[in-house]
Amino acid sequence: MVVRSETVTLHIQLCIQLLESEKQRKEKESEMTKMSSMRADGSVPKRRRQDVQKVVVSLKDHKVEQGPPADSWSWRKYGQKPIKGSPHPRGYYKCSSYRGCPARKQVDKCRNDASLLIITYTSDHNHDNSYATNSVQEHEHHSDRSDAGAALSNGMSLAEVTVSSSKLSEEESCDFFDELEELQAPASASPLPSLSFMVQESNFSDARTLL
DNA sequence: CGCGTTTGACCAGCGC
DNA sequence: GCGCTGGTCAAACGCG
Repeated sequence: MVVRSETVTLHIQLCIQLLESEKQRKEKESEMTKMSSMRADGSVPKRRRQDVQKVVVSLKDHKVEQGPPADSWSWRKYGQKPIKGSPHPRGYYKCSSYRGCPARKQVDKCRNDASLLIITYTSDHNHDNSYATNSVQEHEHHSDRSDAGAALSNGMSLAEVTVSSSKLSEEESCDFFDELEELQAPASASPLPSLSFMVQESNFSDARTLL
């Protein structure tokens, strides 16, 4: 399966726009619910796990020994945990490009396929790319609308883009790529390493699939 | 000295 | 209510 890169970029921009409009809608909704969920002492309870906005990027054929793939931000590792059911520990990273930036990412390896990296971005950067220290940003102009977009513009080759609905677990997304691999087996003959790219909004209320 | 990683402890959400 | 699990904190340490 061969996908022209400009076509994919277009689709990704569309995906990002969809995610953003959905996010704005969700923010309005959450503002309403926040009012009712306020604690007696005035403090705001921690966000429920299911409500956290997530963008999942899966990297196929990434060389593990290179470490986590670089994107246009600089990240500082703040934790690592073994995850039940997975032979590989999950790494936790914070954005260190800008102090106080809430952006985080989690890096796991697919339990079935160690060459498949699953990167989960949570929260948005509250600063632009000019704060990033990574050298990549010197010759790349990012739209910086999302981490997924940043990762994409980082010279990665693309095979597939999917915007999925609601709660697809990482395990399931891994299975998704297993299926995808079967479907696009001839593409593996391509000289470029194939990158499977998935954008997932964790709490979409309606199912929506592109491409 | 500043920045990054490692690692054990702690906390809170979630399922039973 | 309790235990399990995931996510975060912070101290210790290494490196340039």
